[in-house]
Amino acid sequence: MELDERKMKILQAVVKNYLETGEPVGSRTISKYTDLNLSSATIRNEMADLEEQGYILQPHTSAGRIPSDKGYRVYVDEMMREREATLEDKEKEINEMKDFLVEKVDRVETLLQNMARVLADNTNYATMISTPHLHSNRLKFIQLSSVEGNQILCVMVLEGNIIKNKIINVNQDLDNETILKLNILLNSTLNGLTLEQINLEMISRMTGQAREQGELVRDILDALVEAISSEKDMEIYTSGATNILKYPELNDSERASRLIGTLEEKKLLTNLITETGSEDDNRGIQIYIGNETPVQSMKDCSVVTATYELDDGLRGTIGVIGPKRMDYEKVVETLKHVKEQLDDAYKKIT
Amino acid sequence: MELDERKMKILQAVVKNYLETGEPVGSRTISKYTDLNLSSATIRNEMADLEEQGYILQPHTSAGRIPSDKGYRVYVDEMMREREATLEDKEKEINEMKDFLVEKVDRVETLLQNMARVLADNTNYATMISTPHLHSNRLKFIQLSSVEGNQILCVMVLEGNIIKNKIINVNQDLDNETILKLNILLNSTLNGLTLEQINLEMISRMTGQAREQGELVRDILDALVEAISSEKDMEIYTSGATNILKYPELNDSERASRLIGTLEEKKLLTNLITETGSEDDNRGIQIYIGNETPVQSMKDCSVVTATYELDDGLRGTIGVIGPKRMDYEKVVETLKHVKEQLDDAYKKIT
DNA sequence: GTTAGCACTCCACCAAAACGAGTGCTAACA
DNA sequence: TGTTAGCACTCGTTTTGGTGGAGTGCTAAC
Repeated sequence: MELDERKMKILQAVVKNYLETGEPVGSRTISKYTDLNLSSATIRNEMADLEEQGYILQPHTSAGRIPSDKGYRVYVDEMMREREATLEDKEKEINEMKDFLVEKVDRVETLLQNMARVLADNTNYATMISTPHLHSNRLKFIQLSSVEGNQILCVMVLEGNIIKNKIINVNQDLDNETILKLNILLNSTLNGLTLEQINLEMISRMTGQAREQGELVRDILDALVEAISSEKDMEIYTSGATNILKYPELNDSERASRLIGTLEEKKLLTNLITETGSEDDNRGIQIYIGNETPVQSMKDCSVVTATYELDDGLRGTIGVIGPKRMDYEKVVETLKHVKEQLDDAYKKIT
Repeated sequence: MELDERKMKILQAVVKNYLETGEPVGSRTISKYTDLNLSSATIRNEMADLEEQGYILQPHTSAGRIPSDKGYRVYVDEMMREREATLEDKEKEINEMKDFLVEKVDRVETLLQNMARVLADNTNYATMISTPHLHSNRLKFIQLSSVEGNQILCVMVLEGNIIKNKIINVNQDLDNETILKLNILLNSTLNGLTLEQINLEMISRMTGQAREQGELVRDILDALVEAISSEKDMEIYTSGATNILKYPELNDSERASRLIGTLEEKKLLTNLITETGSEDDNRGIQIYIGNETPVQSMKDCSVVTATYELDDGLRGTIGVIGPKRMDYEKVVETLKHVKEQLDDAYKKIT
């Protein structure tokens, strides 16, 4: 079941060649392409073995071979650690982007949106990027203000200057003094807590403390919890969805439509995000090939995700979605850079 | 140059038939389709005239005719006032949506996003919807708070409970008293003004009033003006971009890619929005056919836009983007309903 | 174990042919 | 004078058949 060195070399050649050309690759091509000095006939025998073992497959008899999901997997896991050499080019390339990125940007959301676009332009694949997950993020500041009548505005500022608002309807008129008291209560109790610490027991404790305004406080906290609840705690930006159409193997309207649809819809992408970060071996970068992806409509694609981490512990997810024959090396390299640059850019805007 | 009644009937038949089938329509089809009781030969003669006058055209010799932009225009302007009959169906259809629309929605943004989706599902075209234009919207409430160190948070609430935030970096520490004073100054001066009234002279007047804090006030107002400046004063939501791929005449990857691209990019759509509302004849509904649209990538499409108006004078734009052979009647009908429903739904959530 | 040779398969490409929808024109008709 | 039947013609679409080539698997020889 294991692959000897020669088979590895051949498999690698198949994958590399296929990544470059997008055409099934034949034995003759390989026999020239490699430094193995083997005839095409020998290669053929080896390729027959590789096919039997499930690493490559034939679209039809008398065509060359293309990598199977399993073949890509081996390639990604064991064969692609070398490109680091040409890294300077990329560094330059991306540094140019940097300026554009930070220019005129004053909030994280915009930064992330721009980054998604840059990444899409750079890779020619579709990209997504989530705002940081907030549940482990601390509350920095909370304030109620009476807007008019029985509406009060609740503003929360979280670490990283992420701002959430909510208008709350209450059924009693509140004078300024009451609001002031409430503000002090809320700030003194909640500041510095992470959002996941603000839970039910917390609420009932505070409800007790507030006595007369108990019910009001409950209303407010309920609204607050809802505003920052996990469902809404992050947004997802996508870019370059139409890059999908550049790859013939994804370009039938059925497939493409579903794919672009999920990118537009965004909800389904959360699967990708929650899953990322579990296996943190390769510097937080994870590769899903074909059926490995948790998103149904991407079964014919590969997805590379990375966890970015901003200065103050904010974490989010970046993803690149492309055809299975995507340039994994480049994407991984680029994502590593993006991770750093997000942090840099973020420091500049805060 | 004008069209007699018979020519009108024939043109109408061509358009209708083409809308239904998407295939070029021939003389024989028309001779059966209409109540004119004319032979196909006669129809042919008339169609030759219509073609000469530019109302219809032939994709190639020996194919049937399809409407030209000019033909669609006549159809839209003069021939399609009747479908109102089947209106009850639509009413039902959309009422079902209503519940879904308002469910769990607590802010305008979400309402609009949902509406875009419902509209897209309903029509099978791509849709866009802008948040209300704010420049004629009044400021209800403004508040500064010190968040930490030299960062202050500025929160603005506008009519319709639209909330804008901005974190402003100042180069001096501010004590609570100063902030309180500033708040009073800002509120007393700016409340009730529309955003377009807050302009440069306003700023310099206030800068003068604030004396010691003059520079600070300038900083704040600059930031404020920037935050609500026309560029950023509205967002655009799109939905159903992939519906484009359902129509063969738009489905070559070149065209489709540019179209979906502009929907994703959104910036270019502002053209459509600013233009809408100028000609307010047909209850604020405007139809752009082919080359009439102000957006380059939609030259092969038709676009129908409508101005919606919420209870308290907030106005925004809804748009439907589809092939030139879109079902104009249905779209116009639906948009009219949507306008009403947006207002209804909006009342419920405020 | 490797290689050359060969028969075989199957897709991609091309040209020719058949088809059919629809036209324009002409001549006859009311 | 307007309408209609008839017919030759056009042109895109589909079908058919043929050819070339890329690549394979297998066998026999090295």
